[in-house]
Amino acid sequence: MTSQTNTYHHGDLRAALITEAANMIAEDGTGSVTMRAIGDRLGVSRAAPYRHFRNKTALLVAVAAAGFSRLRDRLQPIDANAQQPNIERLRHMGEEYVRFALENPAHYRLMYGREALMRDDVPELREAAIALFEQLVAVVKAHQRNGVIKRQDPRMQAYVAWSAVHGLASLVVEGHILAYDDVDELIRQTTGTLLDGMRVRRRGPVV
Amino acid sequence: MTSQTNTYHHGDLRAALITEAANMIAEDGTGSVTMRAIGDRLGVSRAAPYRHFRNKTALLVAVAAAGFSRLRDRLQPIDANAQQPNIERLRHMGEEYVRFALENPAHYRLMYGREALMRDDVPELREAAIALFEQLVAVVKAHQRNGVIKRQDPRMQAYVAWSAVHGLASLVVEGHILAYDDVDELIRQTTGTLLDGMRVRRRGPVV
DNA sequence: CAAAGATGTTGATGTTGTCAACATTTTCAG
DNA sequence: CTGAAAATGTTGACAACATCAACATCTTTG
Repeated sequence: MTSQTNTYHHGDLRAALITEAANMIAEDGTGSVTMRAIGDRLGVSRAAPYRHFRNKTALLVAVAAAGFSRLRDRLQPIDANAQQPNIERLRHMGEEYVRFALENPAHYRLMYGREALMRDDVPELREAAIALFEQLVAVVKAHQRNGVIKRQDPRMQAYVAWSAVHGLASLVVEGHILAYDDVDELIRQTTGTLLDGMRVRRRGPVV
Repeated sequence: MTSQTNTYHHGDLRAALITEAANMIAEDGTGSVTMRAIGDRLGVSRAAPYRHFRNKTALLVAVAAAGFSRLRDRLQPIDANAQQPNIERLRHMGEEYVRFALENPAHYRLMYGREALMRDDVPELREAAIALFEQLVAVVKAHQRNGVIKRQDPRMQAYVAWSAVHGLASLVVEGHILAYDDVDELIRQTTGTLLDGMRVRRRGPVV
C-alpha cells in the first residue's frame, strides 16, 4: 500500500518531486530549484531525488512535460465542447494558450527553454509537446473540413498558428513586451490577424 | 594607445570577452561559457573578466545585446535599399529575421531567454531589443502610409509581426519543429499567413 | 617621475550536482 | 512465516563553479 507508518520512506516521492519542483518554479523561477532545496522542502535528503530521476535535468524535463499536459488539458474542452468548428473556437483556443503562459510564466519558460534541458534529450518532453501539437493539427483539420480556414497542409498551418501564439506568449513572458501595454488587446489583435490570414474569404482575391 | 608591448595587460579585454563568449556560445551553447574557460581562451585568469563586467550575467547580457545589434544591422539594409514600401519587402524582412535565428541558434536563445539574464536587469539588453522593435514600428508605419497594410495601431501591428517571426524562430531553434520538415517552406507559409492578415484588401469584406 | 587608477593574478569560500558507501524498509520466493 | 533481494533513503566526499579579498603590475597624468 501507499502508506505513512514511518518517515524513512516517503510514499510517493517521485510525484511529490514533480509537483514541488513546479511549485518552486512558480514561486522563484527555475533557478531556485536545487536538489538540496527541493529535498529540504519535502523532508528528504539531497540525494533522494536520484532514486527517481537520473539527474536534475531529468527532473526538470518531467516538470516541463507535466506543463505540456496541463496546457493540453486546458485546451481540450474548448475543442470538445464546441458543436461546430468555427472561427471563434479557434480564437478561443489561441487566447487560452497565451493566457496559460501568462499565468505560469516560469513554467512556460521551462517548457520551451531547451537550454536547461539540452542533455540526454529524454523523449518524454518531446512526446508531451508533440501530443499538444497533434491536438492542434486535429483542430485545424476539422476547421478545414468545415470550410472555415484555407485548405493548406494542415501541419504547416498548425505550425503557423502555434508560432503566432507561442511567439506572443514568449515575448510577453520574457518581458520584451512591457506590462504597460494592454495585453488582452494584444492577444485579440494577434489571434485576429492570424485568423484573418488563415480564414477562407467569400470573394475578393488578395491584392 | 591600444598596444601589445607586454602580456600582463590584454589591450581590449572587454571587447574580446564579448566576441569570445559569442564564439563559445556558437560552438557549445551558453552553458559552456564559464569565467575560467573564457579566461583560458583569452590567456587571462578567471577573475580578469570581473574588471570589465560586474558578474557573469552582465557579460552574457552584453553578448545578447550585441546579438540584437547584429540582427538589426542585418534587417536595416532591406528597409533602406527598397524604393517603395511593399509587401515583398515586409516578407523579406520577416524571412531574414527567422534565418538569422536559424544561423545563430544558441545566440538567439540567449537573446530571448530571460532566465539566464534575470538578475539586476541591466538596461543594456532591453535597450537593444527596443531599438530593434522601434525599427520594426517604423517599417510598419511606412507600409501603412502607402496603403499596403491595415491602418491599426502600428505598435500593436509590430508586436503581432514580431510575435509571428519570433514564435517560428523560437520553435525551430528550440527543436520543437523537427528538421525533417521543410523549414524554408514553413517560413514562407508563416510570413504569407501573417501578411495576409495584415494586408489591405481591395474588396470583399471578411465573412 | 611618482602617485593614482586601471587592469590582472592568486588564494579562499560557499554553493551546487553528483557519486559511492552505507542504512532502512518493502517485497516476495521458498 | 522468513530471510534474501530490491527499492528507497542517508551521509560524506569531490570537483566545478561564481565570486570576493588581497596583492601585483602596468598606464596615465599631475
